[in-house]
Amino acid sequence: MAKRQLTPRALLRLPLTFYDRPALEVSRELVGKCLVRRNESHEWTGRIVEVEAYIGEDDPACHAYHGLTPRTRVMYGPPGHAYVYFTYGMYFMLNVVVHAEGSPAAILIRALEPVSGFEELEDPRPASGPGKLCKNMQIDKSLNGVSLLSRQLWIGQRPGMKEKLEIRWSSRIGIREGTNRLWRAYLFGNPFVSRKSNPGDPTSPSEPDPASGGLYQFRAKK
DNA sequence: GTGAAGATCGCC
DNA sequence: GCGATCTTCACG
Repeated sequence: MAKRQLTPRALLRLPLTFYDRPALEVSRELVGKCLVRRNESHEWTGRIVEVEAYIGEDDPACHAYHGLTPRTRVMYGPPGHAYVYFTYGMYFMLNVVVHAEGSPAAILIRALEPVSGFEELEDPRPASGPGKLCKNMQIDKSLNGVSLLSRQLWIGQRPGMKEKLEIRWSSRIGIREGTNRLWRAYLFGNPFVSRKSNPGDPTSPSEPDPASGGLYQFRAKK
């Protein structure tokens, strides 16, 4: 008998309650879960190995830093939905909206370890990088605001999986402000993580940076 | 209406 | 290290 494969069929979809929690808590637990994207003709599955949290109106790197705008409307909405935006004139970015409605917070999916659906691509790391994975999984703005309990885009886990993962935290990549907050979580040593931590980062900690704003709550506005 | 920046990526 | 490429938003 062929060895058992990790197919979407073997995954249980994460419930809404998974997303309805503080962002760093969800970030930590998203690592290791599987993202599934399905359209009319294809299905892709990848294991999440790298994410970044963008939290609240006092996080200078978060799009909600300037408050509610047409673009950030989804971030202010209920958890468990996709926030997809366009940047640099050519790339889409996929985020997961988390925490309570009215508390803008999103988690950027930065890298996946391919599980299935990427076989025809030549790129050995077709989902390492937030822009790249959206391009290769045909994720664009038409998915902005869709529920992550839908069948075209969802996140699941294998039942009974309780493996211990070595997750480390670093500052977020590609931002100019808010670099003091260690809100990037990644699977240590995994070759599909998009890139090494920034030089000059604090030594990779095993916990998110408590001094940067509190582990599980929003920082008070000043 | 206009200008500047941007949660990137691949090539020089 | 740099340019591509165009949406979004702040500002006037």
